[in-house]
Amino acid sequence: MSDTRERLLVTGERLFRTQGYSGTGLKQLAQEADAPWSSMYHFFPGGKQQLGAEVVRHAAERYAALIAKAFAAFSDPADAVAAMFKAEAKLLSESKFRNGCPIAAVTLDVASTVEELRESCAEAFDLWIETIARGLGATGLPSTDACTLASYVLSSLEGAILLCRAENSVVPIERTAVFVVQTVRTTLRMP
Amino acid sequence: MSDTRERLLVTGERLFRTQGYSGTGLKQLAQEADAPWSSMYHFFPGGKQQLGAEVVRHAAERYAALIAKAFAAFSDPADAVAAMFKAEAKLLSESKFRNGCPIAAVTLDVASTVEELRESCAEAFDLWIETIARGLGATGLPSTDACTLASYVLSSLEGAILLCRAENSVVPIERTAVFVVQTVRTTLRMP
DNA sequence: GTCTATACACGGATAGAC
DNA sequence: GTCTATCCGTGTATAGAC
Repeated sequence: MSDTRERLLVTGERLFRTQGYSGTGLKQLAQEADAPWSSMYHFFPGGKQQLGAEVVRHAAERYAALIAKAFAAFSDPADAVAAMFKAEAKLLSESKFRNGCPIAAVTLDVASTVEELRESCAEAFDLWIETIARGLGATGLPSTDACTLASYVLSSLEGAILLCRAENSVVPIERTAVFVVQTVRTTLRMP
Repeated sequence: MSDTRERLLVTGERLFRTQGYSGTGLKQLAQEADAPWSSMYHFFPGGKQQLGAEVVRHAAERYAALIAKAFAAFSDPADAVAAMFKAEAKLLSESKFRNGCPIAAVTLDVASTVEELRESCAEAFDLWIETIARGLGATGLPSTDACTLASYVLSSLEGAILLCRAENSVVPIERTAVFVVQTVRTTLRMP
């Protein structure tokens, strides 16, 4: 795997998070990745769409690994969920609320116009839901219920990130975390 | 208030919802609004930023009125929240998942780069939270708690809309609704 | 794999007549 | 308020030499 190619993907993720997909130009992307302009279409002959799809996949896997790690670190899944929200709050405030979710950004920009990218985003969210569900199901919750609960957790997290970016504040995510963690806790205790 | 100007705002809202802010061109916007190109800078001398900010304000008020109406229609605030989610699910499926939230789209595209627009988005979300909180507080919940709960409800709703648009399915919002309504119900009953 | 150059459409924004 | 025309930068994408 080429180094330059990897840098393009990482830089793409970073720029999509702060500027969205449509707001990010390929020339700017190549420049910030210290990659020659020619490498753009060398590695991604399918153009911006292909790059976008691969950025989405790349980011999806990176975050899925983080989620899995969070659940592995706690015996109580509810604690892991709390840790997820806390970690995200830290990412937000440390980046001055620039670093949102790259998948969310791509979704809102092109889900309705570029089917290929919409599918990539759906797969990314599915992977995360699956990963969260696996963590939630560790204590015996039936996998259907775990999936439903995981979908709710992810929705709330994504929405909270959105509000935080608009408000330039971690308050929304902290408030949402309290309710979500509580819900997870009670759902796990009485199925 | 000019008719043309109004059409530009409404069309802007529609296009932002499906294509995002950066993905929407002013020429396309004017064309789809059946407005002459010259009217663009006649009504919005501040250019795209001004138009964007006014679209955000315009949309914010429209939705706030809908939210207030939902709460007025139910004696139990939890039922109103359920109705909000259901109405949004309908909007999504009837538009084939094209009609997301315009504020969310603007936020993810430019919250980190255009401070003026970020503030407009924050004000829009604040207005919605305030409106929801008023509805939740109708039965006696202290206003601080109502605000916190409202922020959680909005986060969850926004995140669920996002997932639905990626998945082309109402399943995420329906699942999220169940948990959120339940949380609202129990929170209202035992403060 | 990388370089330089370029094609061509569209982006936002203006000018000046009517 | 509207019309037509236009400026200039940037957008994506390509070509062909090295």
